[in-house]
Amino acid sequence: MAPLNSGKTRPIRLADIAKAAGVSHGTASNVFARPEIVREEVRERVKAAAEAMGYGGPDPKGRLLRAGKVNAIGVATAEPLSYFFNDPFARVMMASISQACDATGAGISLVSAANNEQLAWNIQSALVDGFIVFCIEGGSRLVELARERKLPFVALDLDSDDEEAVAAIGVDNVAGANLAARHLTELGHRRFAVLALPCADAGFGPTTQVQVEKALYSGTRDRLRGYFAELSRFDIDVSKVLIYETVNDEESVWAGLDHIFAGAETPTAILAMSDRIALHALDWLRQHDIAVPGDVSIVGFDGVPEAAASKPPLTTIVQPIAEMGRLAVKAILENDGTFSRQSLPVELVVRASSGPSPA
Amino acid sequence: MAPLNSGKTRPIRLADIAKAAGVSHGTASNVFARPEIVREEVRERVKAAAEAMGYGGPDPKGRLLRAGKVNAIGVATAEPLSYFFNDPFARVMMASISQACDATGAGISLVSAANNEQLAWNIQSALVDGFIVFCIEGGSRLVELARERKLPFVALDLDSDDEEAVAAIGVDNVAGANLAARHLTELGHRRFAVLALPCADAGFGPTTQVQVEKALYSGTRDRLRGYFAELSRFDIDVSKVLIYETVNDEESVWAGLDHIFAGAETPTAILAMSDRIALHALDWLRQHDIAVPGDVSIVGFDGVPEAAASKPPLTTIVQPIAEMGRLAVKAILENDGTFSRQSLPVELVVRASSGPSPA
DNA sequence: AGCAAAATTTGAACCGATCCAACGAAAGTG
DNA sequence: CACTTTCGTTGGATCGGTTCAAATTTTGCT
Repeated sequence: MAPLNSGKTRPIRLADIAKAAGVSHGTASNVFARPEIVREEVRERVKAAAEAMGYGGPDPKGRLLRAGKVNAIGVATAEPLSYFFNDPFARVMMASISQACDATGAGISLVSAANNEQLAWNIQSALVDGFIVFCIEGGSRLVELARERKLPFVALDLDSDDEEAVAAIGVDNVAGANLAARHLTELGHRRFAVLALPCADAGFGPTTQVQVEKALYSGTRDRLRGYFAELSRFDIDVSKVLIYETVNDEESVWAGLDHIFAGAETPTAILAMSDRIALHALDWLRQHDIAVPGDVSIVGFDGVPEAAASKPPLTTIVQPIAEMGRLAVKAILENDGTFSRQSLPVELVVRASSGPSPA
Repeated sequence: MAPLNSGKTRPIRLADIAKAAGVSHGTASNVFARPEIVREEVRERVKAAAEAMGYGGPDPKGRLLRAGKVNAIGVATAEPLSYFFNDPFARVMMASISQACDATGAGISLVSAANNEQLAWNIQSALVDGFIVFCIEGGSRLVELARERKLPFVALDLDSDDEEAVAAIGVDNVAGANLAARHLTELGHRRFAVLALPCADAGFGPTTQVQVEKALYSGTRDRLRGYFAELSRFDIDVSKVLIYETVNDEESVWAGLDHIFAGAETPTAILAMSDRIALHALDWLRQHDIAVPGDVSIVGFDGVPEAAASKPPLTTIVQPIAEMGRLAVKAILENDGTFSRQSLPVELVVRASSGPSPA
């Protein structure tokens, strides 16, 4: 047998083996789809012919057209495909999505693309029954494309401004951010810095409240609003709070901390918009011999498993990630047109990365 | 607009809008596929009709049949789907596979199923251009099914006994195991225990060399052969080496160590058949105040990123996981029928989990 | 205007199956 | 033996597009 099986020509269709076996294509089809209704003698003859001709069974491509359902759901993101396997948040979410899919026998198609043109094509040509869209970044474009397919789809992550009634599952980012800020203020902290998620496609660097308000990504905007609303309630002058926009990776977080701790009046509390940011920050702080929570407290956002295992364990706002995944799959599969948007509660989990303000 | 878009009827076909726009379906098709060859006036008319009727663009299900290529590769495993996102080895492999797919614009379909029947159907009906099969467990059945599809496919993981010429990419497990065992013997160790990967579907528990020789999974068998061949060269009585079969999870590894350290003559060196096993073992040893490498040395297998970050960092046999993924994708996409099996080199990376024998 | 070349559009064929109404043959019934 | 069932098989219609040779319309040029 040839390696990787005979490479090129494979024009063996069901019709071919039907002819070879001397039966109609209808019967040949039945041999594979409902073997019990065809007489044994015929069945064996057809199977033998199939075997002899190297027929690999009915081609799903053909079946699909008639069946209508692909029996797979697409998960789309504007990040590269490897995002699904590398990002902690995505991984937890995907694990939960895949469990829900497994339970119903549905498959998963990963859809993504680096550039926009590719993305459009990939979404337009994805063989799926519906989409779950990771809106973490580049949300609007992605949602737009998914919507155009007129297939059931759910956006993961709520956009508080978006009243276009796209189906979505998310958490109340503002409330979560409130919790984080309140926790730190109640511990006596008064000097804050924010390590923000991306606001635009522009890269990383210091930014301002005004800039963030224009952010493309609602999560970033809402979390900042939540932080600031709460800080203001405690009479903290938010205009003095440094905001550094990261791209959720080590390099940009470290650059952010370099920037933040270069100033004269350094913060005692850091609000990180993601656990990933917070964890990178923990590394930086350790390397710079800044004690956590002795000198600086830090609160993350997301509640990924790594946050519980860090040194020190991270205080964070935990999202019900698994629940979100489950609901998203349910929404796609049981799409009865009634589903719209659902906001899940977040929770403050206090661990060892936050403590009383040193002063 | 209805939530989740109008739920049920969607009988709008390209032909419908062609009729509505008063053009032939050939032209209508061109409007979407090659807009530049149709006159602007007509193009706009058709687009307008499509918009008005809520047409979501040409259905890929239809296109697929004619195009022949799905432009996606399937990754199959006998584990649940969540394996792809939870297992460290799988994650690194998948990250590399997805990078290779991204580069060529191919999508990824995750194929799996808990039970065998489901699995067969899922593989038979997967819409993919080829399969990459994770043979970690249940290999033969999976390979069989994939082969039956007569699509290009590559098995990840070499089976040294398997002469059926299935295309495969793997590492020399025997050589890797040799390296691990030699490293420890050269450090003076003489009392060994082996924490094995699964041999059968039977669960976990103590086992014997004879049992492992019959193992369903070639990796397990080959690694044990490698360990024992090398230990024998150093005149170590392998019949005294305890072998405990795990299922690669915390529970079974801990049970294994309970068992191993319950005996009178405890080992000074542990050969773990995977990093995952080794990492769980590290946890157990720490909890039992057994110093690594002071009291016991341990060597893993795989070379996952977590192994470099553990406490202490793990000495292990690193596989070129990323390279394997890249090659697998290449083999599927550029399937010219020439590819067969490829064995990649492994490497011993010495970190802090192995040291001189205490005695 | 007259005619060839270029640009568009058409419609039939095809991709690979499944489904189903109709039909023929074998079995059961009075 | 005529007549109804039951069982298995047949072949045409269909799923939703793409493709391409041929037909038709436009354009270019004298």
